[in-house]
Amino acid sequence: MPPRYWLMKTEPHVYSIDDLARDGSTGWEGVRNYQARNFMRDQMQPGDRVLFYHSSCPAPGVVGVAKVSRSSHPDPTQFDPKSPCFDPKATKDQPRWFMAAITFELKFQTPVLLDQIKADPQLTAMRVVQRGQRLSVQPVEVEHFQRIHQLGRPTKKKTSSRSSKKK
DNA sequence: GCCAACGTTGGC
DNA sequence: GCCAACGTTGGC
Repeated sequence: MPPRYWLMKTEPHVYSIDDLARDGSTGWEGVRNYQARNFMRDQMQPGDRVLFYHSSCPAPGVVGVAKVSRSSHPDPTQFDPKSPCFDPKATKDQPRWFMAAITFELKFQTPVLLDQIKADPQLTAMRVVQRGQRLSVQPVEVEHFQRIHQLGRPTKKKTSSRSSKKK
């Protein structure tokens, strides 16, 4: 099965791309929306690529790329009465919520901001810029993934050792 | 902090 | 199964 592409939202004050870079990998726990859960549970596979998106912050946008490193398994926070994500209707036999895990791949040199995505003719069809949509885990078309990647990591100018790099 | 757009809940 | 009330998301 070819890799799929996703966008996953997070509030950077809760968990940012720098947190992921530090941790290496993390479980994507706490998703409590059925549509988002279904995407993770039914379609996400190890090796899929993820656009890591910062929301509810001064400059919302895609800040890096991650890779799915573990396919879906029950989210343990649903069983924990002390967790804000506790779900009294979930049981170990019949878990209701599932999570995948992701691994850090890269942080963009320049974040691809929401405004930039909205303004880019190649990206106007992306789900994340459709009005009213708020899914925290959503599929992304490969062309859109590649375009975002291109915008976030502009090809470095070849600089020879004789160039004007200053200390 | 506001509020539009959704999603969920629960009475009927 | 309808739908009003309520809760959440997330840009602004």
